[in-house]
Amino acid sequence: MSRYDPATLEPKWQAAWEDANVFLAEPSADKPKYYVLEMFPYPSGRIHIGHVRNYTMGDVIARYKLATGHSVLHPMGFDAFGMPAENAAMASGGHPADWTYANIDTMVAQMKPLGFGLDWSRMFATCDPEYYGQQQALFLDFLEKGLVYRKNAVVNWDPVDMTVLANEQVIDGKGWRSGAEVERRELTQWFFKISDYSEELLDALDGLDDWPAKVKLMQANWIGKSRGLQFRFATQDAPEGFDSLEMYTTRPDTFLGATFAAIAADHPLARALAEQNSEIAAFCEECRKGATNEEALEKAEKIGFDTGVTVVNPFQPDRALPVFIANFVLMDYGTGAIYGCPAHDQRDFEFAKKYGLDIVDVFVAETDGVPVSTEAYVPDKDVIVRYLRALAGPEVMTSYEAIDHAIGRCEADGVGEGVTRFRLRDWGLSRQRYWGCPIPVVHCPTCGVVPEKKENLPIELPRDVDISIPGNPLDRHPTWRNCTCPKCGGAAQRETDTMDTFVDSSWYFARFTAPHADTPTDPEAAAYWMNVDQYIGGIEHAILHLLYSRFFARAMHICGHLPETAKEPFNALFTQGMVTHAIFQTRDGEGRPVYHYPEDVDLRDGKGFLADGTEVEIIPSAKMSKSKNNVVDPVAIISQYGADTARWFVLSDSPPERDVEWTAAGAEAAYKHLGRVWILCDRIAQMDKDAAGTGDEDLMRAMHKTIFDVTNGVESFGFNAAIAKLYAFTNTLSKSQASYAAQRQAVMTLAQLMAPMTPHLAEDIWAHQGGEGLVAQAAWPVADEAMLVEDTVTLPIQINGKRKSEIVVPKDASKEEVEKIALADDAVVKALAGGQPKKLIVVPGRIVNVVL
RNA sequence: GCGGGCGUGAUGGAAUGGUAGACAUAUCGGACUUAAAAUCCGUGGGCCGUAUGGCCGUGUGGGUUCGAGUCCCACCGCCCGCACCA
Repeated sequence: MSRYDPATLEPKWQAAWEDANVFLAEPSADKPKYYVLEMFPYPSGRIHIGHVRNYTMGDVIARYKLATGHSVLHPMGFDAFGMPAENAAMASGGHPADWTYANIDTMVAQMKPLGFGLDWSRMFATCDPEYYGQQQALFLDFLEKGLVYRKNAVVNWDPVDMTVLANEQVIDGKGWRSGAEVERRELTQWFFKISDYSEELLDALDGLDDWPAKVKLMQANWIGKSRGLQFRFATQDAPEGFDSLEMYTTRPDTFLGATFAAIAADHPLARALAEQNSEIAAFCEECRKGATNEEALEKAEKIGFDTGVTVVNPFQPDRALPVFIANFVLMDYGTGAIYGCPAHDQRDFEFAKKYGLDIVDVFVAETDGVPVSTEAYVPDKDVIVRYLRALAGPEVMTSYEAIDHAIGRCEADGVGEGVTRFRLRDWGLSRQRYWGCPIPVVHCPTCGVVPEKKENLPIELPRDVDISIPGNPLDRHPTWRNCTCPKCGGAAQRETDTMDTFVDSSWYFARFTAPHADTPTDPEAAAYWMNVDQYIGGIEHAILHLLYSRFFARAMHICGHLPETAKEPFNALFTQGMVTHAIFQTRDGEGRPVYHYPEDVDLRDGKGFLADGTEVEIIPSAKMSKSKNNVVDPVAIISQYGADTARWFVLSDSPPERDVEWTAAGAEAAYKHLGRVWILCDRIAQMDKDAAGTGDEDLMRAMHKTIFDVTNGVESFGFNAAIAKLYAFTNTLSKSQASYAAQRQAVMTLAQLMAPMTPHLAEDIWAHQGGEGLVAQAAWPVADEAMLVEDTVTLPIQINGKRKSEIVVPKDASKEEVEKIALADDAVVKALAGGQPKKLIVVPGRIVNVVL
C-alpha cells in the first residue's frame, strides 16, 4: 500500500457492506428507527451530478443514524411514469416500457459504485404493475370515501394534432409539434377533493417544526386562505334569470372605486349573451385561446368586450357599472366575476385606459389632491386603514375589520355575506396519455361510471400500442378498452385516461415500508417505519409534490392504510440546491452562441481558451443542460477520481440548501485532499508503536472539538462547515508530534467522522489501523465535554463598537473581573485618556465594548 | 403578473445580534528538482505605511442597537415555483 487508489478500494468495501447486509432495513425492538428518504429520481437515462448530491446528503444522514444506534430505512426507487418515455418512444420507435426499464437498469448500475447505503431489496418503479395496481386500489378506496369525483375542467387543446397538451408542450401559446394556436377546451375529468382539506393542510403547517419556513410560507400562500365579502350587484338590461352578479373581494378599500365589472367567457351570463349575439360568441371564442397556466393568463394582453349589461354596486347605488367579458377572468377562480377599481390596481387601470372607463380615485386626499392619472396608486396598509376608519367609523383598525363591517351591512340588506375562501383548487388527476397508471373505472351504458372490482386489479396497460401519432393510444387501442361492467355484467368500456404522475409520487414513501405487500401498505410495517424522519429534495417540489403527499397521507389514513400519526408524513424536510456548471461560449458569425465542452477549454487565470487560442466567454453557475454542453457526468468523475471524491466535493463547497458550482479545480482539490488523508494514515500506521511524543493533550482537545463540530454539522445539515472542520483537523493532525497512540486514535476518529461522507476511504483507514469490524457499523464517537472547554478565553475589546484590542481572562471570570482587566488594557487606557467610559458592556465569554 | 428565495475577497464560501473573510481554490514568493509535474512551507479584501499600525469594507440607500453580514423599511440584480414537466 503506497498510494490512495479508489478504483481498488471502493468496490472492495462496497462488497464488504453487501456481504454484511449493513444497509438492510430491519425493524428492531431495542433501537429507535430512522427513515431517511431522498426524492426518488425520474429514470431519464443517466444519473446526474445533482442526483449524486441529493443521495449523498441522504447517505450522510443514513450512515450517521446507523452509527448512532438507529434501525435505519434508506430506500431507493424510480418515479417511472411520464411523458419523456412517450416522447422517446415517439422519436425512436421503441416502447416506453423498454425505454424506462433500460434506463432504470443503467441508473442503478451507475448509482451502485457511489457506495450509497441503500436497502436495494426494497427498490421498485412506479410503472411496475405491482405498484400501480396498489395505486388503483387506493383510488377505489378514495372513490368509496368520496375523496375523488368527476367534473368538467379546462385543458390545453391542440386543434391540429387533436390532442391535449401539457403546459410544457405549449410554447408561446402554440402547440410544440403542430405550431397551432392552443385553445382551452373542457373535458370531464377526475379530481381529488384536496380543497376539502384546505383548512387542515394550512393549520397543520404550524406543527412542521423541522420544515424550512420558506416552504411552509409558500404552501400557506398557495392554499391562500382569505376572508372576504361575497356580495351581489343588481343587473340592468340582463337576460332573464340574471338578476344579479355575485362578486367576491377582500379589499374593502376598493368598494367605492369600482367603475366596471368583468366576467369570464365561461360565466353563465356570458354564455347566455353569446347565444343571443354572435359577436359576443366570437369574442368568447377568442378568450378561450391561449394556454391554461396562470402565468400565461396573467401575462396575456388583457382584452374585454362591453356586453351592454350594467350592474349596480350595493355600496354605490347611484352608479351603473358596465359589464365586460374579459379574458383575464376565469370561471375557476372565485365567482367568475370581478369588479374593477382602476385607480388603485394597475391591471384594472390599464384595462380602464384601453376601454375608456372612468377612474375614481378614493385616495385622492393621500396624494395631495392630485388624482390618479398615469398609473394606479396602490396604497400601503396604514393608508388603507386611515381611509377605512374615516369611512366606516373609528372602531375599524384593520382591513379585516372593515370587511366584517361591510359584511354586517350587506347581510342586513340581504345583498351579501361573509365568505372564507381558499385559493387551492381540487387536484385534477386525469391525463389523456398512455404511460401512466390506468384509472380503474368502467363506463357502462346502463350503470354509468362503475368502479372496477379490486380482484381485477391491476388493470394493466396493454403492451401493443401505437405511440407514433399524437393522442391517447389507449383511446384508439382496438380491444383494450372493451370489458364487462363490474356491476351488471354487460358490455362496457374502460376509462382510457391515466393518472397524473404526481399521484405515483404521493405515496411511494409509504410503499417503501412494505414494498411487496399485497395491499397498498402493511399496517404493521407502516406503523413501525412511518413517518419519514428526514426527507430531502429540491425546492422545486416545495408546493405541489409536498402538498399532494400531505393530502394523500390524510386520505390514506381515512382509508386505513396509514396510522393517524402519519397524516403528516414528513417529520423533517430539507430542500437542497442544484449542482451548476459554468457555460463556455463563443459567438458564431451571426452572433449566435456556440457552446464548448469543459474538456475543450483551457482555464488560465480565470479566463478560458480554446485549443486555437480563442478566448471563451464564461457564464458561471448555470443550470446544467445538454444543449449548453455543461453537463457533468458522474460516471466520468467516478472513473477519474472515485466515488468518495465526488461525494466529498458535492458536500464541501457550498451550503447544501444553496446551489453548488461543479468545477474541475474543486474536484481535483477534493481528490488531493483525500489522497493526503490516506498518506497521513499510512504514515501513522508505520510509526514506532511505542513512540512517545509531545502535544497529546492538544491533539485530543482538537479531536474532541472536531467530534463536537462535525456531529453538530451533520445533525444540522451544515455539511460544508463540517467538512471545513475536518480539513482543519487533518491539518492539525498532520503537523502533530504526538505519540503513536494519540495519533492513531486521532486518525481513526477522523475516519469515523469522514465515514458518512467518504465511506470507502474511511473503511480503508479503519482497516489499515487495525480497527475492529467495519467503520460503517462502529459506534459514532462522542465528544468529551471536559475536553471542549479551555481554561482561559480570549475576549475582543471594542471601543465604540470597533475592535481595538483583546484580553485573556480565566474562563469563569466574573463580570467585575473582566471589567477590571478590560479597563487596564493599554488600548482602553489610551482611548479613555484618564476619563471614564460612558458605558461598559461585558458579554461574558463573548466580548467587551467600551463606549466613550 | 403573482408567490418564495438569494446577494460577503479574484472564486466557492465561514460567522447563536458580539474579533467579518474559518476552510478551500486561484495568484504570488520560497524549498525540493537539470527542468517540469507532484509535494511541502509561506502569502492570500482594498487603500496608506519599512513596520508597530491606521482608515475603508458583507448589492444600493435609510433605520433600530453599546454593537448589524445577521433585525426592520425601500430599491437594484439574479434564481426558483405558478396547478397537464418531473
